[in-house]
Amino acid sequence: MAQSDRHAWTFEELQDGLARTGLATDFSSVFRAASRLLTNGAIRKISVADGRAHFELGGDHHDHLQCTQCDTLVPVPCAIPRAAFAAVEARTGGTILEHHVIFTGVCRRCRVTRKPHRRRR
Amino acid sequence: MAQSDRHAWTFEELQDGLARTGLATDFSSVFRAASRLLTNGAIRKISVADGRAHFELGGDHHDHLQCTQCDTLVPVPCAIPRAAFAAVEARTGGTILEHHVIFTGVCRRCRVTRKPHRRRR
DNA sequence: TTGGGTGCAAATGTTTTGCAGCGAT
DNA sequence: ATCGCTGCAAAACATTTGCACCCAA
Repeated sequence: MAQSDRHAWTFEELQDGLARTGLATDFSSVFRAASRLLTNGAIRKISVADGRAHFELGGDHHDHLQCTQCDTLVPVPCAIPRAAFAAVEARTGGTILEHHVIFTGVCRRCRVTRKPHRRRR
Repeated sequence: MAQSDRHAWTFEELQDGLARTGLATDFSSVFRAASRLLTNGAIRKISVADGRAHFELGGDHHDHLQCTQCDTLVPVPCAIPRAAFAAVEARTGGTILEHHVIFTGVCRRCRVTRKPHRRRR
């Protein structure tokens, strides 16, 4: 559970991660690199209401469980059935392009250990 | 579609709204009032990845469609079936306490008019 | 007079941008 | 020379907090 422990990163975490790899980079460089990756779709921004941006690698869609104990974002398979999209569009008259679900709760690790293993802010 | 047009507000929008009502209030007062309401559950914070906090009145749970044209948050009925929660918990070993879905797309109004009617940032 | 809410200003925290420099094509 | 990326510093935002006041109980 070394580096692959993490599934999503904030700018700061990206920078820290690079630093630990021996790659000291300025925050702005991380920011700009991420912006580029974001533009070309290599990474995605995740909606979390904690005041900072979170990113994950692109690829297949999935949702997230945000642990209230350790703030980790655990990937979970998409929980919305196909039919629901059409239903929502029909109800609202709008068009859905993307979606994302955030489950808030306690991750397996914290539920088992009863102890937070990471904290910020 | 006057004031009830809006379903969710940022701090700034709350302040502006009050101001238009003739109630000029300092930003910090809005912030503190909202914090109190947030604590006692009268209002809820919505997860949107646009860098600011969005709030809505408490009450029954529902999800949101965020319009890419006008940034409006349109309320939509919850799209996740009951069974899905248990499935996610079983898969992850975690516990789900809450959840929220953000659909990104075009709201009815923008789809029809083909014109954004509000913008920020 | 005490407690709760207010405005004003300043501190924090996070994201963005300006600018000069450096290395590769 | 030019283009793209870098570090450093400062700007731009958004959120929070400190503090002195003021009003109502």
